[in-house]
Amino acid sequence: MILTRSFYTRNDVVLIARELLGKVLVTNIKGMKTSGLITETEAYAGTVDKASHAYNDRRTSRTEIMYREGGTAYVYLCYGVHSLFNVVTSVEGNPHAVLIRAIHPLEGTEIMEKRNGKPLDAKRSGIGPGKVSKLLGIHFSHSGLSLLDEKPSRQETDAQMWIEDRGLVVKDNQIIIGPRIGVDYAGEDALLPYRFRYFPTEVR
DNA sequence: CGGCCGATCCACT
DNA sequence: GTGGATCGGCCGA
Repeated sequence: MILTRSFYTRNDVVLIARELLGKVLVTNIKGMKTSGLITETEAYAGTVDKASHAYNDRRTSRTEIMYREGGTAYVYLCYGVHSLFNVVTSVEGNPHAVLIRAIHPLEGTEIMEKRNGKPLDAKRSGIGPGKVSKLLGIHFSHSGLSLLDEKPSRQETDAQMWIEDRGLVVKDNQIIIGPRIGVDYAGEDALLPYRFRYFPTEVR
């Protein structure tokens, strides 16, 4: 089933990051459908989190997307090269987000292979937030799209994305928890255990 | 308007 | 292990 509003609007972004492990991120870009199993996430806890773009309630045209209601895609350009995909959580006005750092390719592998420019490696492909967007065809212009299946806008006729629960259960003892990557500038918040990953055993 | 820098990746040594 | 690519966002003047 497709995750609905109530999954995203909860106020515990760290819990949601953990629960997104084992869910399936699906994109349909200009009719090309691809998907991947979510295997790594990071939580960004809004205005009090020094690693977040919305730290100290910084509102700009870019971060404004994070203030939307949970269930919105927040995609931004990093290092001028990579589009990084995040899921906005919590209620409107509270800028929480979960960065999807890795997927395991599922459907549409031929399409993903073409986007990748080389054959997919079952062990490595899709690891790294830039890779996630590359394989799934996500671009920073997709920022602001809804992950809920309602009110398709004009832009959404070109690009749709959502997250599915296919019943896969990821147990706590399969999960590695640690500090987030690349946020050294965040002082003590760089040490928060907001990164979650696991290595899928059964994949189909 | 100029300048700095980033929630990264890859090629190369 | 390291440095270059590459460009939008953000800030200060």
